[in-house]
Amino acid sequence: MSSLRELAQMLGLSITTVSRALDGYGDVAVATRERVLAAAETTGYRPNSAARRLRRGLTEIVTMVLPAEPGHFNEPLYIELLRSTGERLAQQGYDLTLIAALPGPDELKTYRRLIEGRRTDAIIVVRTRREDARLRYLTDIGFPFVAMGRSDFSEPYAYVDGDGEAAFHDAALRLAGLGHRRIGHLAAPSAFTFAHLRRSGFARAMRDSGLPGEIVEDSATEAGGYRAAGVMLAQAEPPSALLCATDSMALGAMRAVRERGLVAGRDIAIIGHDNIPAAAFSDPALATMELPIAATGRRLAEMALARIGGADPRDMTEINPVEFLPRASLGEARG
Amino acid sequence: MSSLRELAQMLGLSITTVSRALDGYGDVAVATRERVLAAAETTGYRPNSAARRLRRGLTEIVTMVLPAEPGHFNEPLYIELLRSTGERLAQQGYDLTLIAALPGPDELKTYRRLIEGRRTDAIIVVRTRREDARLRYLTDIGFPFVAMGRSDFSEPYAYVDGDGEAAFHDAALRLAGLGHRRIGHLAAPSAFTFAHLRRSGFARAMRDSGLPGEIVEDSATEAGGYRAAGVMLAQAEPPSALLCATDSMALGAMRAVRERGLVAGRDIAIIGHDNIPAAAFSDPALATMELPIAATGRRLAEMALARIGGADPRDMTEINPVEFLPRASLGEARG
DNA sequence: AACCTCTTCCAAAACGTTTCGGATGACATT
DNA sequence: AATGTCATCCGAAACGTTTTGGAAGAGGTT
Repeated sequence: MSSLRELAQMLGLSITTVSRALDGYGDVAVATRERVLAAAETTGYRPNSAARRLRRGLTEIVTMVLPAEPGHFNEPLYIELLRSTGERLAQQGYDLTLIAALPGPDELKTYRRLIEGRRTDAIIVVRTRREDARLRYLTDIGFPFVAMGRSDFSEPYAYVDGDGEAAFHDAALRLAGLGHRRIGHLAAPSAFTFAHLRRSGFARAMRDSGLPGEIVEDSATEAGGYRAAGVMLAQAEPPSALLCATDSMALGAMRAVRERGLVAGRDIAIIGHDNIPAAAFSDPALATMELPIAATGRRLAEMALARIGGADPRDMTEINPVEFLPRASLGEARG
Repeated sequence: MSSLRELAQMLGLSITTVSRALDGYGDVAVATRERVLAAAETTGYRPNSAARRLRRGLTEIVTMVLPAEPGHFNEPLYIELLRSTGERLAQQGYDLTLIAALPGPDELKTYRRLIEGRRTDAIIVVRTRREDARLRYLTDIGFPFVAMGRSDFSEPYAYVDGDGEAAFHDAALRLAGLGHRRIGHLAAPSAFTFAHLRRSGFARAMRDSGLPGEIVEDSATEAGGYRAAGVMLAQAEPPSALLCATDSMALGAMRAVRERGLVAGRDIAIIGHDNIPAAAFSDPALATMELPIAATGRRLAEMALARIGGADPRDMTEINPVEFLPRASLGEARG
């Protein structure tokens, strides 16, 4: 039933033996182990997690801390990430808890409460920033953590990231190859590493191809993309291609383009990043890039478990390639 | 420091007194309480959650079980729901854990593991279905739960829902009022209660206004909306208005409309539901409906806590009004 | 002085698990 | 017959908290 004691009593064995039988120690006779396992099965015995956590000093919980900014939060990406991470953790008997923490002066308080209250064994940090006090803090106190995304942080830490630099470099060169001579980049706030990397890749491609390359930065939302594209298109010689940091920005940019009577994919090329569901159904369909989000979630889970086990974060860095998805908004090669 | 024992030793008090001082019992002298609180503050004492959970028999965890179907999962709604629910629970010292469970024969296994392992104090069930074995199971074993969305379930249970029936009734009447005589409804799978209610509201409006009203059902995704709209528009006399169960479907429908050379908002009116971020930036902007998702999350949290406290679910039912957001895709009144 | 009331404190048990350090026999070895 | 080895098993401690059921003393009342 509910406790090891009851199970032991029922079997005429000691608590110790039952416990060790269930945990598969070599310490117990095969016949006994089977008897115990059978009894556990029929009575539906489940170890009390609070008790085992107390005794083992582990919570069997990994926590993902999500940035709570309303605008930046509602990206479909995260839900898929949560799903894949949670599933992988569950395979190991771990639970995934979720907390929201607003970036700002009180951000670390949330982490402290979590850690000092021993409410979690490891933390998954998402939406990393170039200067990220969270990585500093977690490293200093030696608490196991894994980051989704990189940071300008000198000490070794575990992370999984997409190769946004290469992806945006390649995408920009692709646009140049199609004949575009004025290419604009709608950048996300460069405090975020992902935004910085994508911008760097774009800038490198512009240097490589000897094109000017303009950049306008705004928030990584539809509204931000709309504003940034507005600025971009108000110029005397507006760009003929817009490389956008995210699909959300690209969808916003599309509206700005339409309002000026231009047709995306014909008058102006547009590329996004993330492959959100709406991207395939915009008008025209949005060319975009996709990173393997489910695999990323699984790797984050595995790394978190490894860090809990004491593994060295030095060996736990992974940068995944990003897949380019050409769609109508990319347009054709131009004369 | 880390334990009550150390704190007590340091203060020359018993563990009991320190514990009771921290919990605010009237049992301890004011001076002592303040001394204890001060010491707890400076040493940064945090109670060990596993120990308190074991002793109190509560996990201080609420679990949200998300449907893991890839297509249905990535709705931005859920992330906002998670955020608001989690924040409200955190105010009460509760954590929110998340697990994914595929609907199907093994779905209840996930619930059983959760409950029998005492890994959670309450469950939040989302995306309810008309016939929902989960509600039956949870009610039968008397486990505290709260549903987001209703179900055809005879016994009392706690839920928060939007009034999709009224919303779709009103939206359909609004279309009729604009002069539309052939109105189509792109329905989501009617096994889901939300889909059934929206469809019922639509059907009632058709009866009220004496219009035929056609319905095509498909999955609640962009692809589903695209297919359903294709069927709808292939008819001899296609509808002049499409009321879609979700924004995702509506965005898919828009593509089908475009491909037939029609212009949404001029040749055909389109309405969605959810107000996903992309809806305001589609071409034309998508008229939609919005339910107060953050408030819903908070209420779910509060109800879950109340259920844990033993409150009767009978009094815990809440149906919120849905706000209509007219946008360009609604079009003008027609001669 | 005896009794009662109140305030303030505390010892010890309990929650259910894991694990340390043996105990008990059976059997083989010397 | 003493010793050693091996396979099984178990008692008891420990994890850190909450809570029960008082104890000790101060002060008031009769």
